[in-house]
Amino acid sequence: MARTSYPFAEIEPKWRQHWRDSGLFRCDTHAAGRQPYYCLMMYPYPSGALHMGHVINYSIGDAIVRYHLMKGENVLSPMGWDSFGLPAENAAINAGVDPAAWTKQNIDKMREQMVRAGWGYDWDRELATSHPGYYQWTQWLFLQFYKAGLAYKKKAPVNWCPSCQTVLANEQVHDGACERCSSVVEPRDLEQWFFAMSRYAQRLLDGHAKLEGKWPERVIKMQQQWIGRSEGARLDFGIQAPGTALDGQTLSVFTTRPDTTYGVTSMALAPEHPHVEVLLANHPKRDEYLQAVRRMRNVSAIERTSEESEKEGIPTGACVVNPFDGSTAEIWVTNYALMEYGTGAVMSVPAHDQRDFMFARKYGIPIKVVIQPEGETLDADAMAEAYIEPGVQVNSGPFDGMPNEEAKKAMTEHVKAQGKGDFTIHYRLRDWLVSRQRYWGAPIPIITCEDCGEVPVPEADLPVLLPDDVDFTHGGESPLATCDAFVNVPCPACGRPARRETDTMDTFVDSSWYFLRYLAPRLADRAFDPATCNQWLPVHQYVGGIEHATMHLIYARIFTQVLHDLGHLAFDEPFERLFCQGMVCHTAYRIDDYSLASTGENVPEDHVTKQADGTLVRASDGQNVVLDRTWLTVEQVDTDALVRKSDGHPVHAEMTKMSKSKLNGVSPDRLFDHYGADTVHTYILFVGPADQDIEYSDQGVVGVHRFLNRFWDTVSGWTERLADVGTDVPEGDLDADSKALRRKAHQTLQRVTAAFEPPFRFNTAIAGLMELTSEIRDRAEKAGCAAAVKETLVLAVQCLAPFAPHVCEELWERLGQPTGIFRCPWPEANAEAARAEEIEVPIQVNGKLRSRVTVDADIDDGALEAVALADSKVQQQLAGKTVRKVIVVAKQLVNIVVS
RNA sequence: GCCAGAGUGGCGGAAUUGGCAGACGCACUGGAUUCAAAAUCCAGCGAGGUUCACCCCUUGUGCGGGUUCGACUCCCGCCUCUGGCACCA
Repeated sequence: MARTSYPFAEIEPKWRQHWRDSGLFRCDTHAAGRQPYYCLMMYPYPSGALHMGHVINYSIGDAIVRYHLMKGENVLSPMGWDSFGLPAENAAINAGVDPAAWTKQNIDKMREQMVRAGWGYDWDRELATSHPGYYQWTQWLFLQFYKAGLAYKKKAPVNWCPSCQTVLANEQVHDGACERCSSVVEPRDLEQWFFAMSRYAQRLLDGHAKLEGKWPERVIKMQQQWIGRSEGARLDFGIQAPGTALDGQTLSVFTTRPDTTYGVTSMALAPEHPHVEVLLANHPKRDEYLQAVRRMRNVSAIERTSEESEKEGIPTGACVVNPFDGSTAEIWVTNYALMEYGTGAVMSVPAHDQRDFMFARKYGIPIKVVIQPEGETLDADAMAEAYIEPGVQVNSGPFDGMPNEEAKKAMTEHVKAQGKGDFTIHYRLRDWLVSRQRYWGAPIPIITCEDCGEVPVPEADLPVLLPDDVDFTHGGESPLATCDAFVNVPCPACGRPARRETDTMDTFVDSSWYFLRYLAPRLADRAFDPATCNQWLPVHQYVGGIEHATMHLIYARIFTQVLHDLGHLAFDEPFERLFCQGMVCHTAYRIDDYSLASTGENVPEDHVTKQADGTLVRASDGQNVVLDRTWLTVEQVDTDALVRKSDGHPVHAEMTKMSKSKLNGVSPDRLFDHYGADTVHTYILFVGPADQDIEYSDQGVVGVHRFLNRFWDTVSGWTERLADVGTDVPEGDLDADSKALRRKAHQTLQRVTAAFEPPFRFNTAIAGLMELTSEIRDRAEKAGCAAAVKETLVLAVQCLAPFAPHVCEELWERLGQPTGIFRCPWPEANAEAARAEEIEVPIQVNGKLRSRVTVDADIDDGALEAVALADSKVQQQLAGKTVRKVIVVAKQLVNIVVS
């Protein structure tokens, strides 16, 4: 660290105070004349401590905000808190503190950190989603969805921990076990609320057209994949199940390969499929099979996230009838068919689908070839794998000889004409499960009455307040269910005793509309003001982490589209431009301890092997081994020897995203204390392109700090001497140094201005400012024109201001400039001053650099060629050779081809 | 497995998208300043060679091919890493 720093500890608080007092970031959304610019940064979860990820996110946003202020726009830069969620509840359970108090304390702590970091926000607009004044409107929005038929209730499985007697979030389940007590998690069906978001699948895909070029391409790609549109056909198979209610009924399947239908030799049902129990009802092995099905359901729910598991099936004895040729195929219950995709039934074509092929080989199901590569004959018995390439139809009745791509269409038309199927499109996107069996969230505003059924809470009765006297430590399906005063209410319709919904909403609901609330955060009678929203939205620039590419950014888009369709908003995409900063990675240290599952005996790491199914065993005897992983802080580790300091235990190092659980987070506090906010902002933007992941290191931070010191010294060295000098450079000839200074200053201005257009290459803009500073130190003393020096200094300070606002504001004042740097207009580059007079052009002979010539910047190609050929070093190279061709790239390069 | 993105000095990264590879910064080395150190300033810094003083030459952007007067950049085939998705019918 530099010992003699510029006095950041004095000037930073001074200017923060000044900005606050003068309302620099206070936005009057109704102010006329200035162009609105809404810059939104993803609001944080109030964990109580800033980390480097926040620092990147908010430093990018801050630079953009300040730049647009300087462009004279009416800038809205709000900040708030995503303050509902699990950690508050965990703190309550573990430490016995009130979630509301815990949250408020964290918010206060983080707000103070953010203010000290120097980021500019309109704090008058601060909001917190856990505040009743906010969640009242989250509830109101739920009711709008409900009234529009977009919110509905159905049974869905949750992760149930039998030992904690509570519902777990997915993130609380590790390898199928409860993170707290390690008992095996069971699926349990509960009635839960859903938003019918799959109806918006196509709208979401179509909306991408508007975002093209303005959102990162990878985010659009990820969303497309998430929505997962696939085109295919619905086929209706008849059911042959004598003695059951299903006999003679139809079973619909979705397939992308209708061309293979003649090759169907079995049918796979998801274990959750409602037909399963009916079909097995009369089976001789009924009990045994149903038990196996139940096991599948359990296993599949748990293993859904795990690697490949073995494909298993149970034959039901019942059959389906092929809609084309009337042939029959047995119905199996399989662990690989998913109830939530398609219809929960998959037609199995082993000859042309690899998964079906493996399943058929395992259970001896026939394989029937219906597509062949042209000029070849496939033998079903000899096949080693499924044939999935295009080909020609065989064994397909009237469709024989047709190319299979054509047959897809023709065969679907055939079943359509017979009323046994149709063209369909399926989406992977599922409806959004919004119920959470949690306390710390917005209560779902529905009351259930025995007589009236589901009754929405009247809007006048909102908010449904969270009770503050809930004991949620003893588990149960929903903490609110234990609070009688909350649950028991009169029915709003008939007045008789009824029960409140006790689930709360997913916190993604809160964040799906917060950008609307910022426009009028204290509005008491409405969620948002449509007129102001229509004027200010879509958000001009949204800045946030790539990790929200699918969930949050899809939910916010759906909310906007729904509110548009319901007539509340004129626009249907919330974020015009999106910028995603990369993730911040850092070395994490861990210790892996292995022990025998049976006895707990310790097993050395190199005696453990991983089996194909992912389970760990001791290599010598195949006994199951469990892994106990402990994360360590850097302080606990000897990072050179990679051992734990306390006992020499070997340690693994890995580079991963900073996170609380891996203890590899770096707090920015120390950096702010040592170097000041300006250094931290500038450094984090200087290390690399902002959209790339970075491996965090503060190795280079001293370099940026040195630069700001040098900048400070350089500019302050001139302030007195130039006190009475203006920036108007007189017409006519300037001396070389003055000219060179101006040139560099205007070139840098062009470079910095360009950096504020996507994709925001701030790192090179800052490098340019470093170059400009060196130029000033080299030439300013020698320059003959004081106005040129002053102009250069003024431009340099303005260009650096979005990155290092406090220093620049101070230097701006010392240079005698008016009113505050962020209220003065962003300068316009003078193209004439930026123009180079002479340029250096490289000369190649046969593509190899042989010489360089310095020529007039306006030189034409012919003259440049002549100069190049006349050059003495070139002449040496040309001796005894014939010039075949001369390539001149205007003002850039000459290449002489010889032989 | 599929889909993205990336691979450039000891390190983070530049290169107007086909035209001087290594801007800017870190680290390192030498020098100035100092009683000495820190800080600061100046200079050097991909590798190899040479008559190491000036020049100059060869080579070099993950690997192997190709297109081109010219390739970090475009095409074909591989390798590695990061991220996303994954019994998706």
